[in-house]
Order: sequence, then structure tokens, then C-alpha cells
Amino acid sequence: MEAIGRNQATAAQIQRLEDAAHNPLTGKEWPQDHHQLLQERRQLLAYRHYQEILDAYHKSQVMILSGDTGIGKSTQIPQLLVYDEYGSELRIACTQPRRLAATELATRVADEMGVVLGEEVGYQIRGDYMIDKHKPKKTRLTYMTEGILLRQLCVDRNLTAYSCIVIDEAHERTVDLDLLLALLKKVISRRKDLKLVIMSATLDAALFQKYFDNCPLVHIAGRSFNVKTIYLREPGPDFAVLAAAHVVDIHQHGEPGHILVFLPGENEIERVCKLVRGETDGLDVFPLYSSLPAANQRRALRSSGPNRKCIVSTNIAETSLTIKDVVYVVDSGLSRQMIFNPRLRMSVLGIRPISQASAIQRMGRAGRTRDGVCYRLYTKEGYDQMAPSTEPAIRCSSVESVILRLVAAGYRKVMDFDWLDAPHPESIARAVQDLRDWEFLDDDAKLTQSGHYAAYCPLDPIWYRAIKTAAKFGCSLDMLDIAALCTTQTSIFLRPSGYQQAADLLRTQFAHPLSDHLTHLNAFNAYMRAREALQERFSDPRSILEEWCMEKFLNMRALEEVCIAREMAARFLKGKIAPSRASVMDMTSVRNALAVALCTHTAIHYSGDVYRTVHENTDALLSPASSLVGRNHEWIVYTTLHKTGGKQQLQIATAINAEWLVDLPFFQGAIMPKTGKGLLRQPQVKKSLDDAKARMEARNERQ
DNA sequence: TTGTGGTGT
Repeated sequence: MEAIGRNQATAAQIQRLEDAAHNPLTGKEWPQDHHQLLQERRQLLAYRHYQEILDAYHKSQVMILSGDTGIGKSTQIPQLLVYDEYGSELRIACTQPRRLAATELATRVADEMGVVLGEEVGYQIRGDYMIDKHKPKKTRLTYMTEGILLRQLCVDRNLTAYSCIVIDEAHERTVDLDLLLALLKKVISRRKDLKLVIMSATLDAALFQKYFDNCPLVHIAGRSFNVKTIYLREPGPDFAVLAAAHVVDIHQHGEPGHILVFLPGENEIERVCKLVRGETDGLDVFPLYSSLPAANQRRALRSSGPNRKCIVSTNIAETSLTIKDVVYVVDSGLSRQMIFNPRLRMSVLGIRPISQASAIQRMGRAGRTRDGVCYRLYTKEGYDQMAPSTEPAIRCSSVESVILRLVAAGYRKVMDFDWLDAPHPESIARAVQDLRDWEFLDDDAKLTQSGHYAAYCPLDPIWYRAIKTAAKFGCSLDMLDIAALCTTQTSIFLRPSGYQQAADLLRTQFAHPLSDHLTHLNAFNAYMRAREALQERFSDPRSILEEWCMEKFLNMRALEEVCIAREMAARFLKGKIAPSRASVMDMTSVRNALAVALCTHTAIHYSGDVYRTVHENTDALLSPASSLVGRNHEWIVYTTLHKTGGKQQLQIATAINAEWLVDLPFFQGAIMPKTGKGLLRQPQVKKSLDDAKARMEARNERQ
């Protein structure tokens, strides 16, 4: 390649390289479509700002790049940096919040640069990579998820393999991103030759600029196409009815072009679909949400008949999936959001207004291929009252694993760490307390050996502890499966609208009378058996497996995720924890291990369907899906405490014996919640444990 | 009488 020193390239030089007879990266001739791709790329706004971006990049260690979606930031900027960084002989990483984006961008950019995917341009996501690992210099640019870079940061705290890190979609503010930025800020102070480019939507750019000592900001103004925004004149009564009416009106009177409707969830979506179908002809209506079987999702995205298409979707179409040729957007202004309440250690799921940033993102979905229209089912005043940006995820989730990773990275002052937005102090305090209860931190908040392992284990910390505990009970492999099932957030059980009762009925074939954890395990084992049997008989059993899952109302995507999580965790645990399995005939040991490991998540039966949690001292019902409903076991452990639709629920529970709790440190007198007068707030807990103790003593005497 | 969306050498 033409000799350009590191960080000395000009836009003209790069253009010359791209116009040359041979590909400067490979020395080979360009692929046939090179010139056409180049022409398309040179139309993109991001490409047209090459020189301005290079100037800012050369001048400063950190820079922020802002601009609307669809201008080619994610594809063009990393390519530009490949040429500019060529002299450094180190790699460039470009992070993405989602796996799909990482793989698709890598594929596209490898094409545009005229190289083979996995050679000069590659990707890395969990359980899958296309990079040249053996020749360190070969892969110049790697698209990866934020989590992958965080992992690499744990191993190599100065990221010595890289000369430049590009953070894309920074405005999405995932938990991993906030942790990554905080750690990168430390890295760049140690490594002055490491460059950082943060790409974000316009609205949040100033925030990042301030965080990085007022570094330069380049804004690429303009968007690919205009979208006209139409507000409601006065607030409407029922957003579902309103949404349906807008769709019908657009279909009857509007110019050609597909319609995309944003609603909070599956229920609302199915309702609107029904309303619209009843009143239109020649309109293909598709629901779209994550628990929809993959085939139905594909149909919604790919179908292209002569009819107009209307897709009624959750937030999944806001960022994760792109629908071609959308001209109309109907935005309800609402979404379901999960917010963590640190005091109750409880997640609350509810329908809330979206942010302005999110409204803009939804609107932009109408202007990807030509000018569009966005109908907002709220007033201009309603829009003005929305929060400018979506609350960063680190502010509304539990932070046990974040704090653990932070301590593992060598930062112990977790309370006054330099965050972009700090987690709630109460969240941090809770996390530190939990990590101590789980023995990952000692009394000086120092990392223990087992805390060190938990930080590197690709499972939630509490599940690493559960596997460790299970090893003592001779069932570490059963617990590994349960851990993978619980760490994978999406449920393996489907309950499609219209088939709820059938789904509930079929679920009972896996039901374990004493445990939802074991119910999940039964279903997972059944899937693994079917998978193995089919793999022996067919070379590509995927579609048959998909059918098998469909019949049993199991979510195959979730089950495959569980498989990957399990394999990765198993690889990590090899040599650290002895593998063992409980007898199929008696899973008592698994329940006992769950009781010990999840002892901070115990609840005692109160009255009727009501349980009261020991730690938070709050009343909650078993989830209606639990196989323990109506059985009134005295003690249970649960995986999560949720609030949905105003009701507090305990999800994924297992019945346990009081005898298993009496000797645990967590249940010794001092830790029990007390009232101001020093009286036990839950005398029933004490009584139950005392009774259990008496029973144990009596048994010992008899022997 | 139940549920938005992501992610992990």
C-alpha cells in the first residue's frame, strides 16, 4: 500500500487508493462490483465529510461524531480509519450494541473494501467469530459487540492489540456501553497512542463531549430523506383504536408505501391487527415482536406482494430490525419499560411514554428510502413534556455484575467512580451487599477468589455461586443447565395469543410439582434429546426441530441461546468445578442447592396465594405460570421479584424445606429484618425456623 | 388471570 504514516491520510489520498487499479489492502484486482459500490458510497453524507472528520481525528485523542441514522456512519467511518491507521499495524475495533448489527456491518464493509469477510475485515460476537486470529496484523477492522470488548479489556487492560476503538450507537446507553466508556476513559489516560471515536445520535453528543474533557465534536448535518411530522390536536382516548383508525385512513387515502406502527406490546399489537384487518382490503397486516416465531418474523420483514404492507411492532423495529420501503410511521408514543427499584430489589414493568430521542428514532424509520410521514398519536405539548433522552440502562437495572466487573478490573472505589451517569447510590449499596452475601467480596470490599471467577464467568454472578454450591450437593451439571436457562432472559415457553390455553396445557407435560426450575430443566432436556435424535438422522434438522418446538409451544431461539450459554459456561468451569449429576429419580439435591444458593431470594407462605419475601419484607404472588400455584408450600426460593400490571410476582420458584435454611449465615438472628423497636418484623420466619430446628434435634436424638 | 428490548474470551 502507498506509504501513508499513521494518522496522516487525507481524503484525497484515500480516494486515490480506492480508485487505483488494484486493491491496496490485498494487492489483488478489485471485485467486479467495486466501482458501483464506490459510487453508492460516495453519495453518503458520511463519505462527503471525510476530510473534516480526518482533521478532527488527527488533532485529538478522542472525538465525538454525531449525525442521524442512515448517513453511513457505521459503514464509512471505520473504513476511513483503516487507511488512516494503516501505519500503526494495530487493529481497529468497532463496537455495536447488537450481535446482528456486528455481523451484518462486517459483511457489508468487507464487500465495500473488496476483501473476504474474516480476513482484513471481520466480526466477533459471543460464540462466533470471523477474524484472522493467527496473523495478528491481518484483520485490520473487527466489528464486535460491546460485551466482547469488555471481555478483552479484562484480559488486556490496556487493549494493546488496538490503535483505535470506535464506539457506535453510543446514544443507546446500554449497561455494557456505560461500563466500557468508564473503563476506556482510564485506558486512554495510560495509553496516549490509543484513539477513541464515539458515534452517537445528535441529541446526546454534547454529553459525551463533556465526559471526555470537551474533546472535538463533528456533526454531520442533514438526513437522507425528509419526514413530515403530524401531531394529534388533542389527546386521544384509546391509542389502539386511534392507531387502527390512522392505518385505515392512510391505506384508503395515502400514496403507496408501507406503514409501520409502534405499540408497547404483544396484546396491543394483536388487538390493532384485528381492528385493521376487519376494516381494510388489499392491506397485508403483520404483527412483529420478539417472541413471535422466527418464520413469522421473516414473513413480516420479507413479504413483498402487490399489496401495501402494514407492520404493527414493538420497539424491536425501532433499532434491531429494519423494514424496507416504510413511508408511514404511526407512533403511539409508548413502550413497555423495565425499571429496577433498588430498595425492593424488584423490577417494575410498565407502559410509559417514550423519550424524544426514541420518538425521533421511530420517525426516522419512515425516511430510509424516500420522503415519509410520521403520525404521532400525541400532541405537540405531549412531545415537549417527554424526557429528551431515554434513561440509561445502568440507571434502571440491578448492577451486581457491573460492580463485580468493576472491582475485578481493579477499581475499588465504586461509590465515587467517574461514570457518565452513576447508578443510583442505593443500587450500588444493594449490589455491594449482595456480592458480600454471596462471598464474592470480603468485608473490606476486596475481591475473593470465587468473586474473581464469578466476574469472568459468562453467567449472572448468583448463578456462578449456585453451580459452586451444587457441586457440594453432587449436581453441578444440573445447576449449570438451570443457570444457563435463568441467565438467558427470554423464556423458553411460548404463549402465543389465541393459543394460551393450549400452551398452558402442553406445558404441564414438563411440569415438576415442586419446582419451576426443574420444569424448565425438563423442557430443556426434552429439547436436547430431540435435537440429538434428529441430528443423527438428518444433515440439517433445523426446520424439523422448529416444528417440534412449535408443537410443544417452546421457543427454539431461546433454547439455542441456552445451549450456547451452557457450552460457554461449561468451557469456563472446566477444571474449576467438578462435574456431577443428580439422579433422575430424585432431584432433592438440586432443590437443596437452590435453597442454599438463592437464600437471599426466599419467601415464606403467608395466606392464600400470598408469599412474603424475607429480604425485602414485601408481599407477592406466585407467577400464574408457576407449577407451585395453589400448593401452598411453606417455603420457596425464587429467581426474580417483578411488578407487572400493579401486581408483585415471584417468578421461577422452587419449594424448599425450612431445615435447609436454619444453618445458613444469612438466616442467623442478626440479619433478620427488625422493626425500630428491635422486634422481628417477621416473627413467622423465626417460628418456622425454630420449629425446623426442633424437628432436626428430635431426629438426631432418635438416631 | 402473564411479559418491552438487548448482551457475555
